[in-house]
Amino acid sequence: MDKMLTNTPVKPSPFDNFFKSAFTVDNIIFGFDEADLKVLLIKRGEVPFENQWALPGNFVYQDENLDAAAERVLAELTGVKDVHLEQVRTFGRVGRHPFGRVITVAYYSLIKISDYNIDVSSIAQEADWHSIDDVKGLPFDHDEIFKACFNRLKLNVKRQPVGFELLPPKFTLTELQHLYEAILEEKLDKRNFRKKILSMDFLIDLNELQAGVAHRPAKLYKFDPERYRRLYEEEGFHFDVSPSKQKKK
Amino acid sequence: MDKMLTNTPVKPSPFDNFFKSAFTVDNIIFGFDEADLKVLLIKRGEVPFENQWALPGNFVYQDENLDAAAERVLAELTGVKDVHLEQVRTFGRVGRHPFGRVITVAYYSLIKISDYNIDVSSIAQEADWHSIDDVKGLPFDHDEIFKACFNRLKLNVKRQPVGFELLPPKFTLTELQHLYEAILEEKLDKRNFRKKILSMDFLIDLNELQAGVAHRPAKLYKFDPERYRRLYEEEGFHFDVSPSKQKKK
DNA sequence: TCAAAAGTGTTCTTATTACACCCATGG
DNA sequence: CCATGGGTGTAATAAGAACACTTTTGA
Repeated sequence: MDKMLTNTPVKPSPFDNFFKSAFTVDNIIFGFDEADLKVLLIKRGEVPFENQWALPGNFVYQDENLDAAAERVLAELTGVKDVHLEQVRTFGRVGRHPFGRVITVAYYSLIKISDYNIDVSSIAQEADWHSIDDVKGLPFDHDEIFKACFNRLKLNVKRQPVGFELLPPKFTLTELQHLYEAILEEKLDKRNFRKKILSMDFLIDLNELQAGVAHRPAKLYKFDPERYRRLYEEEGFHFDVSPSKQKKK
Repeated sequence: MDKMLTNTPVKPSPFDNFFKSAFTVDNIIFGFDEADLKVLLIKRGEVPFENQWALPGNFVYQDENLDAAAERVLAELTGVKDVHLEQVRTFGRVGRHPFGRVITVAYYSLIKISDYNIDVSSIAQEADWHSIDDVKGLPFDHDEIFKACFNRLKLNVKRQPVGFELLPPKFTLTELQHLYEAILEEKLDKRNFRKKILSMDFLIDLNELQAGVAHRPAKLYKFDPERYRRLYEEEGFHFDVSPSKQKKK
């Protein structure tokens, strides 16, 4: 099954007609900066849609796996490397790309803004974080892709403790709560949130306090991935921090 | 955005290199026959892997949307029409197709076997239902695709009342339970299952009984999609028929 | 002393789980 | 009359939701 790694397929000619398409990857990188949820966009330096803000995406090489292409394209366009990208869905409407038939595989990730330096390539003119509320009017079908990925993020965040790596190594429970509120776009109850998070037992109380804040200093915690892994494997538990249903009448 | 619906792209030549790929759709059609869960496979009538059993899939035309291609391919290969296909994921490993770079978008559906006639085209030599336990050793990366889609089915079935259309219009609660057990591959508690399903309030008791069975006849029910829709819209409820966690120690 | 965010428990309600026996029918 | 699957209830436990006041700090 891995015989054909080159560009010289030995296919019967009736199939030639099909080998005229291209595919791209598009990355939806959500970033958190200790307050807001943002998305990484580039100002395109190439046709089509040159000079417009768009999702960082580009063509996949013939001999390149999709996941690898997503990483490469992201790094080339924005300088962001070593992120875990998850495939969301493929968008392939005829006519979505002005150069011909191009389908695009969408990937998303969620990272901590301060951990990464944006480093613009020659292909992109600019790359920068944009507030999620401002993401509209993107070229191609990028608005639709963005929406689909945001929904996926919301789903994932309820099923697993996504997001701890977005906070400083030592964080307060309120910071964690704000992160969840930013992603889920809803307010959470402070006491219930704390009860739930602490009962999950993968946060370690560092017995340290915040310093220099103009209010009562908060305790600092860290995430223990090892304990989390054990819990997850033992029980396949699920993680839901927001109320699952509205109050009736 | 919908300007380019033809095959004559006006693209700058540096991009030509990318337009040498193809894509296919592969369909994973789960079927239920009042007892077992099966998958629809075809015996391929074309290279590559001629004469082998495989998922019904084929190339997407240049001017065809992905969803439409999935429907067309399924109908052409198996005669199965008018099913609701859901996109699952795209598989694009280099070398997964011997003719060149071909990525495939996987779709799945779940249908009632007796509602559809299998009607084999010239492209496929045969098409038939196979027990899900026998699905292995498929060509390409079809084993992997099958697994991914089966997992998606299990997830979906816990989140929404998928599957009522797989039963006769009038069905018994035991039939419904067997369906869930087949999909989830686990036994469910009869009383708890009934309690849960009935409390959801979208089954209508028809006040009719089975006839001709050599045991106490069961009550017949029908699914009320209208009531289901209202519930879903009001509460965004979720539907989980199997225990969500194991008994501890 | 004030503003600002931290921290903390209880009660009510609902959902989940485990579990065993009698019933109606056809053969 | 027996084999087969249909049908039923309860109790114990766990999880979810709603809700308000005191504490600590820096300015």
